[in-house]
Order: sequence, then structure tokens, then C-alpha cells
Amino acid sequence: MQYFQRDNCVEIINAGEFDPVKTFECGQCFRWNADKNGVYLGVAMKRAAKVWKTGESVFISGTLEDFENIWRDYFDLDRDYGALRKSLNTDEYIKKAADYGAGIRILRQDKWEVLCSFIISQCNNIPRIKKIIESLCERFGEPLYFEDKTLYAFPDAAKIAGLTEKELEPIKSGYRAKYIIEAANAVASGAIDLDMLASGSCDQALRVLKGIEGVGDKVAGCVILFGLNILDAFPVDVWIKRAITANYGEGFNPKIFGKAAGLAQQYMFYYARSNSTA
DNA sequence: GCTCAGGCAGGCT
DNA sequence: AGCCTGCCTGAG
Repeated sequence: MQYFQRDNCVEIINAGEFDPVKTFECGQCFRWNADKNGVYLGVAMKRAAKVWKTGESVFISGTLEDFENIWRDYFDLDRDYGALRKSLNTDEYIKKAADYGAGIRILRQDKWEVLCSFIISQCNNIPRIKKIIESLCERFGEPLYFEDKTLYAFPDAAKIAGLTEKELEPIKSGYRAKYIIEAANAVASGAIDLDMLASGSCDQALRVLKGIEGVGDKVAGCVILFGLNILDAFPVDVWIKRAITANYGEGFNPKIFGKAAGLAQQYMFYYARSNSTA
């Protein structure tokens, strides 16, 4: 990967395996939104940034220092996605899905943010998930001043821990409020150490995360894949369920995808969604 | 009004 | 193990 400072941003050249649109729209994150020119504005890791692609270059606003300290890791730029993608060649369907999703990267997001966001996602639609998360950030997150706007960082678990359901009511998360608070309490108190889970196994993390009320297989799987960056996690939601039924049937086991199972899941999700909503 | 949306838990068979 | 149902809320 080659990159250099250019005006007020960093340019990554020959970014064939980095497609910002696919990366932001494949269901792993909720706080990156495109303007009418296709430039994404988002908040992550307590920073705001703009990200866009022109030709074969990806541009990320900010300094070289921020790029090297934050965004290089956040966009998982040191992993060889080309090799992982090409390893998904065990059947025609996954080959097609992987080809279609080329450029998707699995973000290394803040672990608590992923846990909280996917608790909110349950039985909810994407616009409303985003709305609830933005509302949570506006009310409890630290303000960030970016260009002419005021944006808000995702609030730390410690900030949410100890809130009452009543205090969380304005964000309209409904019955999920008590799950959010319980998860915040567990993380803030250290009862659950997300950083430690990230260095353990998928099964271990699954067991611990499911100990939180309101966290089942799907939410835990998303936290493991998108937050802990354990790529053999394979969260199954309704889209993936449909894709499995249509292409594999009974007895499907994500282990056929080996170490790239989580990435396979993202390709399947993106492929399934794009081909039914487009 | 009604149903549904990117789940979960608890109780049932 | 698998099947059912209620759950906050807002959009269609």
C-alpha cells in the first residue's frame, strides 16, 4: 500500500481492494453517510473524517499522523484482502459473491460501539437504527467540530453505565434500552473485557457476549466479526439465512470457508442485498 | 387500524 | 433441538 499527504488529506494509491462505498454499505457500520457527490462523512474512534474514491485512489481527510494512528488500523489496511477473497473459491456462488463484493474491508471499529449498535439493530430497520444511534451520540457523546458542522463521538460505555431506562427514553430505543444499559454496565465495570476477548477464540467470545441480556447469536457474531476482528465469526441474519437456503440448503457449515468465513459472510450479505433492493 | 423490520428470551412441545 | 409469542417504536 502506498499513500502520501496531499492537501488536507491522505491519498492511498492503487486501492483496488478498498472500495469505500461497499465497505460502508455492507452492513457493518451505521455512522458513515454519503453526500450527493458520493463523499462519505463519518465519525469513528472519536474523530470525524471524509472518505471518497476517485479512480484508483482513496482519499481520507486529515493529517498523515491521524492516518497512521487511526485510519490505517480502522480500515484494516495492512491485511491482504485480495488473497483472502481469492481463497473463497470452493463453489460458484461464493466465487460470484466474492467477486461482486471485491473491495469490501472489515472495519476495526470500537468494540463497545459495535456491541451497543448491534443491540440496537435487533428487530429494527436501518434508517431507524441510524437515527437511534445518532440520537444516543448527540445526547451523550462528546462534540466534535468538523468543518462547519458539530458532530458527536460515540459515548463511552462509562457514560451510559448507570443510566436509568427513563434517562435513555429520549433516544427511543424501546425495549432495547435495558439491554444497552446492562451491556454498558458490564463493559464499564470491567466484568466484560472486550479487548481481552479479541485476543481469544470465537467460541469463548460468543459465550461471554451471550451472557449479556439481549445479546444472542446474531448480535454476538456481529460484535466478534466487526468489533473483535475475529474473522472466522459468521453471524447469520435473515439475509444470510435466505442466501444459505437458496445456495447451500441443509447442513451448511461456514467452516467450508476456513479463516475467511467472516469475509465470506460480508460478501454474501452485500450480494444478497444489492440484488434484491437495487 | 394493521403489519413488518438486519433478534432475543422464555416457555412450550 | 425446534416452534411460538411478546416486545418498543415508527414507517408504509
